[in-house]
Amino acid sequence: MQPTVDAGSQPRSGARKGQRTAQRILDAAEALFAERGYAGTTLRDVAESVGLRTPSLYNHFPSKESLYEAVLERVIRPVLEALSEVVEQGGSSPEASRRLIERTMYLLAQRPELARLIQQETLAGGHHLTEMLSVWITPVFERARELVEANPAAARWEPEQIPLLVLAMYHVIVGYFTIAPLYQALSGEDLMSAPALARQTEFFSELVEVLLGEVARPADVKE
Amino acid sequence: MQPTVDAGSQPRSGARKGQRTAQRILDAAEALFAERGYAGTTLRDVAESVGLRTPSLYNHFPSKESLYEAVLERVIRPVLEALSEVVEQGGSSPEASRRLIERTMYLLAQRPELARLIQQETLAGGHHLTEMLSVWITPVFERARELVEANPAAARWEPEQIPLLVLAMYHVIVGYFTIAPLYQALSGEDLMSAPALARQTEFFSELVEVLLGEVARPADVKE
Amino acid sequence: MQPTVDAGSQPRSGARKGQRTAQRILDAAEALFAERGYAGTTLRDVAESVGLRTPSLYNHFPSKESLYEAVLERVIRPVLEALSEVVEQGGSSPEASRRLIERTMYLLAQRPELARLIQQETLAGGHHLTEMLSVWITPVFERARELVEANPAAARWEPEQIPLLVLAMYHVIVGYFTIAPLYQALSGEDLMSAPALARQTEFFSELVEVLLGEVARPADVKE
Amino acid sequence: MQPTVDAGSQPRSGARKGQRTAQRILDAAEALFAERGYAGTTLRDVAESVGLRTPSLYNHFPSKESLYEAVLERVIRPVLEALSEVVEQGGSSPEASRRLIERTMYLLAQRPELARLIQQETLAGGHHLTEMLSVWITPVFERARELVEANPAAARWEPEQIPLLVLAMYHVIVGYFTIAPLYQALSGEDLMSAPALARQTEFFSELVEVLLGEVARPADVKE
DNA sequence: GATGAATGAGGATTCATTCAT
DNA sequence: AATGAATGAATCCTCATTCAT
Repeated sequence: MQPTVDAGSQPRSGARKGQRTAQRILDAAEALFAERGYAGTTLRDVAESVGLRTPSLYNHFPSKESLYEAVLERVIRPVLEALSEVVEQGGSSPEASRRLIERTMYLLAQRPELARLIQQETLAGGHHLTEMLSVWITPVFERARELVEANPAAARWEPEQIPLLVLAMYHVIVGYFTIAPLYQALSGEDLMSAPALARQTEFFSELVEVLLGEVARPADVKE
Repeated sequence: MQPTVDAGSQPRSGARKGQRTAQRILDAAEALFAERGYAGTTLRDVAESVGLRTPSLYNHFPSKESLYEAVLERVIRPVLEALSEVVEQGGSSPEASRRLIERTMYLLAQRPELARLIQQETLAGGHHLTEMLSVWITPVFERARELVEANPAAARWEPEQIPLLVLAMYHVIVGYFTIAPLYQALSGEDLMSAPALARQTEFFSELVEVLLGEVARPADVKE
Repeated sequence: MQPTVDAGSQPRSGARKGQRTAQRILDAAEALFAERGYAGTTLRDVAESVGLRTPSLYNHFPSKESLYEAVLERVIRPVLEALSEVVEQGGSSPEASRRLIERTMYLLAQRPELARLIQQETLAGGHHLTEMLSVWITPVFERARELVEANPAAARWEPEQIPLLVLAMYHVIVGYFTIAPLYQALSGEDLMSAPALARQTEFFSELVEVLLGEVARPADVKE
Repeated sequence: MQPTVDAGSQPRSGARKGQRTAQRILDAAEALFAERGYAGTTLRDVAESVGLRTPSLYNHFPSKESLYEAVLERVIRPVLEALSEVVEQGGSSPEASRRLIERTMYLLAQRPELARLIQQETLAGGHHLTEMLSVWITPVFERARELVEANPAAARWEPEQIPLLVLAMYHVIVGYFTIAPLYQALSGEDLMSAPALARQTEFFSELVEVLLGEVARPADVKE
């Protein structure tokens, strides 16, 4: 009853209209859940945003909860996959770090809801989705720790500080995307604009450089 | 579950019972709003958590919204006041930085809901309370920027990177408290325990030291 | 804004403040009940309009219902008494009719709420107060019928039309006061102004004259 | 209990059930609003009276207020249309007057709630619906005035008495229907019975005759 | 697949009323 | 006599969900 998200790259021309509708529902739900959280989002909002009546949603998702999970799944999976790809490719070389950072920023910029959805879940203590989160987040966190520990310059930090360092970098990245709308409302500047994103990417690279050691110069890497 | 802020030791007999009840309502609401957000919190939950029937809440707050605002106000004001105090006292000396960091960590540790409430608002884009947020947050952000800029070691950063740096440090701090419950659920470790807080305080100080230059050694400052 | 009723002739200087408060409550309640009906009026409205808190009303009236009855009683009784006085005095002479009409108009003009309150009750089918209404209204109706029947010119009407005639005159009078606010809202003219009232009095006299026969000229009667 | 207006005899199979339900809701609401007024009527009452649960009402009307307006609209419009039809047809001949009176009585007898609903609104001063009322009532009033003025026998009245005369006749008509339930409660006689209505029609015709001049004998007109 | 209709559960809020102070 | 606090009952309304069409 749950249509697969079909992360398939090439849009199968045979894809039924139903699949499309499910996608549009997911799109709308993603935006709304990210902005208002689970409780703050009503299925009516989602339906309206898609141009449907509420009951129609049930032709695609059996419940609000399952829709939410589908949104989370769809938004998290490709990012994690892309990241693990990059992670596995490169070692701990500066270029690899640089590439990882750029890739991460790019992915998050592509799906700005991701950061917000994760934050919503984080705030809810993962009550809703501890399982999914533990499945996804824990390994990522572990991988990140390994990367950091493998870095010679990390010697500056005590072993028990490593998790804090990872957490810190995680929050710097996620926080940037999370705060973007508020930041714009208050200062007028759009953190999601291309130049702003480039600036943050550069900034974060330098941050990592300072904290962990050398990171490659931008020129060394090609996206 | 909620340490009362005012913490007035001996309950002034003059203090009317109503005032007490209002405080208890605020305490309960603070915890619930922080955990579940505005939409996810029902007045029935709040009332039950205080041991009242729902309509009784209306003897103290005229609406859910006003209760929410009162919670935000109560939780944010003392922290900001305490911070601005510290900020005004010290210059940009390492000791001052160290004191500011410790004070901040202490205050947030005292009111762990604060970080979560702010995050909730941040995610909502401040729709609800842009006004209050702009009143509180913008000045803090500005002050922080000034502090950073005044620091000679900040020369490492380009001027347009300063706001990003401030944002980053803000997220490192707030994120730590925000993620604590989830972190505990996933890893078992309690980030809010005294040792963990001390470790994070020390870590953050070193972080700032690395990013901005020297910060005083712990020994130099007495809380 | 609320004219004190105090139909009592000499204001007893010893009247306790409590009595006064009760009067003020009745004043406020009268206006509100007349405008909004029983269900549409809340005790909070009444209390606010008096400058009290709701529970204070219970020091003067044991319930909303009893307050309503007290309002009705207070507003109806003096009018009926005054009328029956006039009725008993005069026979069915033109002067007596004229006097009765003028007296009625004067009394209703004094207490514009009366007509509206009675209409509210009429609409409610007297469910609330059939008893009080039957106690008051039926005799009045009967008396009016007798008056009409006693009038020689009433011969124009069939016996079974007499009640309809009485009803009609009743509605012409009550309706005038009832519609005054709406009439003003729509046309701008104030039916409760002195000239308008004089005009209606004259008009109604002529109406009765046409329907029943002669009525004295205004000059013949002294108020 | 409420005669359906459209009175379409055979339920068109094409008519959707929803339309029917909406009609039944309007029927029930009409009766209740007329008897208890807006504030005195609860949606639960309406729903129960239709055999639904309260939330179902919202599938047909978005709010209590809109339901009320729909009731008013539905009950007022056809009457006014029918009346204006008659008015436009005939001039000011006695037969025309007679026809107008009979038609009016017939229409109001068909929808006894109309008079009561209008009275409810009148008492409320039109606060709720001044707009709708001004749209409907003012033209009717104007038309009535024209009719009266066009009548040669109206010469008996001063020009400034004409509005009062119109008001008076309006109140005689509306008042009759308004007081019917109370009248029955007090005297046992049902003013809404066919004979009673015929009697009132005849009476009112004579009244108009006396006040304005000749009106045709019943025999002259065929309904 | 889409939707109008229906509904149990609940959610914020109001109201009349009580009671202790 | 006045009122702050509390509350059972209700009120309007929303929401997620079901079902027949």
